[in-house]
Amino acid sequence: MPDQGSDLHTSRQQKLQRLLGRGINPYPPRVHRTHTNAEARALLLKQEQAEGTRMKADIVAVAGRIMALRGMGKNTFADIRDGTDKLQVQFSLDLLGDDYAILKDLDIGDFLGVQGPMMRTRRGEVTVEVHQFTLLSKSLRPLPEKWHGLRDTEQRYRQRYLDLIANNDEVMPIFVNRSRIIERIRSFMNSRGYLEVDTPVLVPVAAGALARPFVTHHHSLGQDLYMRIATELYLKRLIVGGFDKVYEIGRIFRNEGLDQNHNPEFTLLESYEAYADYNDIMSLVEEMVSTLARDVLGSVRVQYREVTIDLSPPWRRVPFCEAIHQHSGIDLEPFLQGDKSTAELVAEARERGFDLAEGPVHRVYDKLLSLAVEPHLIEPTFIIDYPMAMSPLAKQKPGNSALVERFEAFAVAMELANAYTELNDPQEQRSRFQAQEKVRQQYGDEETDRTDEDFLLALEYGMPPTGGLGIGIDRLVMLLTGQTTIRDVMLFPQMRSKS
RNA sequence: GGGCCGUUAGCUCAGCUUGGUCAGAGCACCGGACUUUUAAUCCGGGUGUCUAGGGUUCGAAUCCCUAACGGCCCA
Repeated sequence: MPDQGSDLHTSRQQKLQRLLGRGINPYPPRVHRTHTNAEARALLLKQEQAEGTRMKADIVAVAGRIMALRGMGKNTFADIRDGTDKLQVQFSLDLLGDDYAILKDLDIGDFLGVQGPMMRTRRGEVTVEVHQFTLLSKSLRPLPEKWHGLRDTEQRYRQRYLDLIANNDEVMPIFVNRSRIIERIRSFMNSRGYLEVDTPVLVPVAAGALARPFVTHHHSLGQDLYMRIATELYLKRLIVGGFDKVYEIGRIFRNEGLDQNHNPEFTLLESYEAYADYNDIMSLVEEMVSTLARDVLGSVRVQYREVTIDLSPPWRRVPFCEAIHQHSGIDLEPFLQGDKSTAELVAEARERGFDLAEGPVHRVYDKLLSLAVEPHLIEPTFIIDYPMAMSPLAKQKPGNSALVERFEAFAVAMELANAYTELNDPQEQRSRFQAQEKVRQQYGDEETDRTDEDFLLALEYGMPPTGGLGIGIDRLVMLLTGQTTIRDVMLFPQMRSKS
């Protein structure tokens, strides 16, 4: 860090030296601790209740980071915080004698262990009357300001630990909830008979999604490998292998830009269920998301920005073409049938005020959806029956070969989930991959799918009819915690290196 | 990739419009007082490469250009 020679830093170094001079180990290996701060507070309350009066309760040994120091001459108060609570402790010259002088070499930010009875001050504050104290770790840098916290977004993300310390009340609960949400997803899936599995992160072919991969190199094998852009094709191999229900919650890597909804690595839940179709998966998603909301937030009604939405099933279902027509006025039928060209679609969309770029047809459809429809999808909604061109891994809809059995779930104008009745016809799958390869050659587009021969081989052995699902966990956490940028639900969002 | 905005003390921020007591405040920190405070209080102290590099000017935190990083909007 740049502030070498800062006085704040050297003054703490001097304190450290003085402590060492007193024979104090500023970084001792062990802590004597009988209670967390929350337990110590509860202990006093319980004993007071039993006695029916204020009293001095049992002796406790607690530990935590000093968050405030209020020196009053021969009497000093400090607030110490551990992961459970903040607790006031009181040092007095009478009780501590010579050790009281050590206090002047302690700072806000140091970790301290204290021992003494629980009691209340005159003002009623629950407090440890310190009989003994031990420095547990000396802090050499000043903490951010106590009242305003750490506001600088860049520093909050680059030094998340400071964000957690300084903005504890706002930031810590988001990540506690994130953890709870993921825990509940696991128990939800497990209770429905799904098996959690792990598939490779480093893969020879980055397939299974329309995305550009990160490339790396394995020296020993002497070959390039890719970071996975989806877990889809490996999980389907497991369905081929005979697992009926599998899921993976894993990190996915896509080499694309960063914004409020995108980070190059993110967490994706994918699940595959044999003998199910996309209707079954819609029920699964409705039930999962509403259950999560109820269990984690205590309500299926969720506040996001200025709106409150209701996540309880059933969610509205709108066919893709209908949604496009309703919100843009464009009739997709002639384009799906090949009577009109992609260029004509771009032109028509532009006439209606949607600024589409020329490109492969799947991109044009996708862009039209996100410009015309997505902003209107506030209440939870399934958009169903997508154009086949957008969905190389999904099975065609009976009776309309231009569409596939696919849905995406949206809420608060954000895409949450993507699911299909999976394509299990190996020959059809091969020709879909070939179509993707053609698009890539034609447009030089990195964001098309790639042919995975090994996956095609697996399909040739036979995959049962299967319903598959992908849910972006980060966005789900955003929805359920009210955060409007993905960076606020990831502990360490991607940042450009400082040169 | 394009547009707009931001970057000043450890932290939170003024100051920039109109160049010249403009190096400022609060918290933190340092010295002193204080035995029930809790954003403790009181007295004293500013601890700084104004993001970086150029330019204009007698003079730049301030105006101009370039770059870095961040944010928002667009693609």
